[in-house]
Amino acid sequence: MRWTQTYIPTLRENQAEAELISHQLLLRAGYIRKLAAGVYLYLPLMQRVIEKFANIVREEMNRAGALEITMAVLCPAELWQKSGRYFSVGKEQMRLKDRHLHDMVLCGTHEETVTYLIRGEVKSYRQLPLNLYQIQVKFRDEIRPRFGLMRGREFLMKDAYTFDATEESFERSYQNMVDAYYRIFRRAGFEPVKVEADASAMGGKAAHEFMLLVDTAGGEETIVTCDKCDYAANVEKAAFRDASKLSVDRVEKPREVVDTPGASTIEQVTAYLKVPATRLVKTLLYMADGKPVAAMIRGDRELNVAKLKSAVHAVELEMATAEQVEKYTRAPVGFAGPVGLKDVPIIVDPLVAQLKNFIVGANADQKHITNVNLGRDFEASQTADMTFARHGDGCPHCEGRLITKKGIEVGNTFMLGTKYSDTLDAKYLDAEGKEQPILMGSYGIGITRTPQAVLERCHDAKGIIWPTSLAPYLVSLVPVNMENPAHLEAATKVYHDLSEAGIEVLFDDRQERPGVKFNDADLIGLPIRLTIGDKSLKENKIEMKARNEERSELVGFNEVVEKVRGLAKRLV
RNA sequence: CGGGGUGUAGCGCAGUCAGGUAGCGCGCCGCGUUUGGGACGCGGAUGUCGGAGGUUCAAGUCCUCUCACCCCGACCA
Repeated sequence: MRWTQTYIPTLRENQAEAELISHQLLLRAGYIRKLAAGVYLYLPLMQRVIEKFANIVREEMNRAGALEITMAVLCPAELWQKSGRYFSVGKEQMRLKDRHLHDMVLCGTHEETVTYLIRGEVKSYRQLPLNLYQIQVKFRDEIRPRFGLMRGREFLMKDAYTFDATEESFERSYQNMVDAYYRIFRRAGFEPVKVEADASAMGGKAAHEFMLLVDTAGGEETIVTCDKCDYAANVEKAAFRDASKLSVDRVEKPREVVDTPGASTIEQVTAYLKVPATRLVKTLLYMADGKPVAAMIRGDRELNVAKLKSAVHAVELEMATAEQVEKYTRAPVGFAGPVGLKDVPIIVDPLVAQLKNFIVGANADQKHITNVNLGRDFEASQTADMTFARHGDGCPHCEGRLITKKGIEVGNTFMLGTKYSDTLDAKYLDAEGKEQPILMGSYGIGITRTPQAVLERCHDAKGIIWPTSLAPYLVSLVPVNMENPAHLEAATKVYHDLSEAGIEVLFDDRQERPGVKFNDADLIGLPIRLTIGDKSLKENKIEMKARNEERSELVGFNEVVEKVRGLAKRLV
């Protein structure tokens, strides 16, 4: 492609709106433009990157036995009402009415549609397993779109759905997709980290996420990994072993109400009573689907709302307002406690259950109670892990320690089980002629997010450095001076030779000074640059340089195709 | 949704406090010189100052309302 025949509007300065390096680069290098918050336009270079990545995904999905289809973006609201998600997904869903005033949905995922598709058609165990996928635009009205393609309201996604008759078959289908995901992300130039994830949002029994690890602001997800074994989980899901060596009292002491004037936070109470935070227990009030619950966690720990939500099986969970706290505890915020708390189920964290003689709020203004004990002073309705794992906590599976890291979620896999086949009535007949719900899995990959995520790592001060598999073209061909007939003639010949050989070349045929061309070439980040100027022409050669290497090499006109191929292979 | 901020030429910004001819840099167009890391000279084009209403002789500037966008927090590929 000739530069003058395509559209690559590079900018000399960063656009003010972009915070993240990868987002800045895509804007400045002329890959994307913004239309509205979280809505982007893909320019010719981006279009090619998307096609490159989508084709990798397509090849690996096909290899895994998945069948490509295309489902509609529009969906009658009725289907989502049936599955129940019309109400649980809420405002994140883009909704509209058609001309007949029928409620419609712009899909952000396709479990409902795909279940509709196979329901009634797949009736026998003989038709299973089945694996369907599509690569298509998705709509999610995110609370806060940000970081360019990382969190858009309209984006491209590969979504796959598996259907199985037996648990064993389901496990195989799931593992098959996991294997495909590793192949896909490795081909895209990075080693993904697979972590356990919270499955409750999708209503399944298990889930994993694939992360690209970064140490920049783009790492929206926190994950923990074990320094000894292969345990890895999203921090929302991560289990842990409390490794702090606390001395626990042997004898229960009589409880005592104490005045704690002006002390409502953990810091204030520990300072006032001169005790460590591990002796304090926070009682936090939440509203789970409109009903109050009290979560009791040790003073040094943070509540993990995702864990609490799944412990109480809530669809909606939010922190109680100050008014609600006062209504249930009859005390201002900061003094809630379990003793005498009525009509509110109490969930106790296992780390609290181990304690003796701990300190809690007294449900009275400016007062706490010391030497409180579970069983003697109050009853728990449930015990559940509700806190975040922290850096340095023990691994739940071995003697190792947990390490926290930042990552970008580029893919996920969900074991849905029968949630959608139950609600949307997708059943098959087994060998005995008995009707059974189909076991389903769903599997996503962010097609527009992943290339940007890769850029969080693949860049330097001058611009993008694409892995060859995602680069929009392999070669930047730069004649130093378009008005020098020798340069032009040599460049044109190389352009034709490479093109004939099937190598993708971007020929910078602009009437620009060399500095501009070199800077733009570095900015857009093609893996290989061929420069044609007096320096090399006087030896009748071409200068070949990898974008991510300093040194360059002179190659002859007859060997340029072979040399470019060789370098590309080395770069991978 | 809560908190903070910004809307002035394609991009980056000044001008707003203190009302009085709408500016700067880059980019863009023309001519000439230049050509191995974002050239130089001369000439030129480009604005509903986010929108609506109001105050005023006069509004980019003051007031009211409104829209959009960005950043930080509230469970997301």
